[in-house]
Amino acid sequence: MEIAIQLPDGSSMAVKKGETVGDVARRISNSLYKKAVAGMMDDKVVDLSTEVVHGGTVRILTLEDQEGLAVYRHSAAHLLAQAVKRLYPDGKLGIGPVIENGFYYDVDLPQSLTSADLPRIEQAMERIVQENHAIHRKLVTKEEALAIYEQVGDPYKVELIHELSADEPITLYVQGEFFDLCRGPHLPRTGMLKAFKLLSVAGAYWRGNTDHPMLQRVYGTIWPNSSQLKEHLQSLEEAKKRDHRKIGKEQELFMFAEEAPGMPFYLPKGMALRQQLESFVCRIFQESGYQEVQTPLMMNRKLWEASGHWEHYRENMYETTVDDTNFALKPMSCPGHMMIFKQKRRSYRDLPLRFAEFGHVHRHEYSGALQGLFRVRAFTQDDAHLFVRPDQVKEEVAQTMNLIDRIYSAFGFKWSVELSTRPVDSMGEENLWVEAENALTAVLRERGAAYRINEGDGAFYGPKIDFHIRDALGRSHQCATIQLDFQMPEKFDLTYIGEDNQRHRPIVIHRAVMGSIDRFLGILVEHYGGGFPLWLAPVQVKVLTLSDSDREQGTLVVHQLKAADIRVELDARQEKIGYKVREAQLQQVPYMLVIGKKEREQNGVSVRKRGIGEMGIDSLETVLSRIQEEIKERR
RNA sequence: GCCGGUGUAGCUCAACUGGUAGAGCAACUGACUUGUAAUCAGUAGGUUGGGGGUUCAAGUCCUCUCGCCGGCACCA
Repeated sequence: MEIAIQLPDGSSMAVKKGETVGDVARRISNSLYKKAVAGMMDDKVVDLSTEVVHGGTVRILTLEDQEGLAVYRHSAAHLLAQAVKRLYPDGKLGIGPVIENGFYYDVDLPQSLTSADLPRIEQAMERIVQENHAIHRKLVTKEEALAIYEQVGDPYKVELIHELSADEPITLYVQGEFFDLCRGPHLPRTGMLKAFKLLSVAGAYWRGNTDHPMLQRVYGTIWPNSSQLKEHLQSLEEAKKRDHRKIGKEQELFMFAEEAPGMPFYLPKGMALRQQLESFVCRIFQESGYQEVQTPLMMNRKLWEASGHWEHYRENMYETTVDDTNFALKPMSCPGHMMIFKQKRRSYRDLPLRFAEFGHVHRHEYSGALQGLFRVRAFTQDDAHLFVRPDQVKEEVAQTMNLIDRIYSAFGFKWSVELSTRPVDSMGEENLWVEAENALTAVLRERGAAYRINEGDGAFYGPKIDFHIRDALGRSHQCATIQLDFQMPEKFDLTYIGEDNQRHRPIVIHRAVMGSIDRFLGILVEHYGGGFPLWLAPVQVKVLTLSDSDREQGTLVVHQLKAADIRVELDARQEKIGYKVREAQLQQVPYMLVIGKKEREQNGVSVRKRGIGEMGIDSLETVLSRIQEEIKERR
């Protein structure tokens, strides 16, 4: 009996009973068969050894397919587990999934691993690859699976099996002496695994739960060939070179100190950069109808009780007692803005009201969570609250999305959005939540924006849209957020007088564009690798003199540039020009202006531009206007 | 917070199984007066993150603690 299947190119093939997906590959072509790692029957990824039992589409997966690469990486996780088992026979296995660019395996060992142990594990992995074991799929019953793992003494697997439903097939994948509970699919042989490297070990709670024991997670990466592996390792190196903590130190942008863990100190250059950033967005906020305000850093505990922060956010708040009164440092600016709204009676004609604040907030993050400027305990939010009538929600959310887009595109960031819905620990009526979630969904739909949904990831007071930007290295960062809030107006009893002369409840929209300015700055450092565009550069121009006799002229040029609001430094040290150039180059200063005898005689400056090199002599006026043009256009 | 690693001069790093801290760069001084990614010479600089302990002797071993790094968990 023959079964007719469809191939991706539209043709059909007659398959005999008992033939496998691998056989299909072989019949298509020998070269495809050699590259095949798994197959796809209809929408399901399957082993090459899977028999074709019914019609439908069959596609052969190679390492060029995302699904094929995932199978390959999953098999690499098993390879890792087998190697660990060989070296540490008493080890217990947790889980070993595929992740972006690689895989990991969680193991429970009597001793702890360090990165020094990784080469040994890698060697054991190599050996297993060379042994080229066939990888078999073995179907077992739940009872059999339990019996096997109870006998081996692997409590984690036993726990997993218990949770599997009895009617779903349970499979083990066997390679040589090793087997693992796994849904699969996998490669046909261990010999097909190439170009891998173990990267790190770290602790990880069993199933992500802090009440569970902590296992050791070994991370690895694997690629179809060694050049792709090399490329990936190089991009990890590149990321390390661009680390904002490293560049921040080298360029003297900011620092941290033991006396204030997680709280950045801005050095003069970092502050210059930050001011540029702030004034850039501040201008746009003003143009967009925002009014800037400022609210106190520290307020009475009663206010935080009223806002709900005391109940929902207290463990992250810094508290203090002054004159027998409890105060807390603000972790957010919203309550202060609510008070400003209440400062006087508001009319429906006043809405929307948009209050913006670069609010310095403190949040007590876990010590282990701190990470340079990316995760800090004190930071400035570019926070704003829009007080709107119900009929204005959609328009305001849409406007805010435009605003965010305008700011992000100045840095060349592409963005995507996620909609986060009601979390477990939330405040307010169910119907208000539904209404709010529907409003946000409607805006996203009307805009035609593709978005992902994060179930239960909203703020405690309302659902939100989060924006993710992609930096120059392709990494994603969550920055902007738009959050609807029906609770805060209730808590603070906010009202406006409507057309009908009755009191109405406004809706609050919380929004941030950069989110944390500090973190955004860190992202920019890595995005640009420290080579900031001229308009942002802490030092825009460095004037370099050739000898002592040029000092006077150098000083004059610096004054003229300063008068034109250019951030300029003079290097008139008694050093060779090559030395000065090198230093400015390492600092990634956009423009160097060299002044020597020749330039003085011609009443000009020699221009050296970052990324281009020497550009010859020009008059200062010409150079300055070029620089000003470049700043204006934010190139 | 948890697991592991780590902390030596301003920076980057060295110091074999415990034997009493060193280099380059930076800084300072002097010479050189320089033509586009490092001129030469000299000087100074450290209770080895902090406390306690073991030892004849601790940067090195133990312990507590703080910071940092990698993850996990957390993340309004």
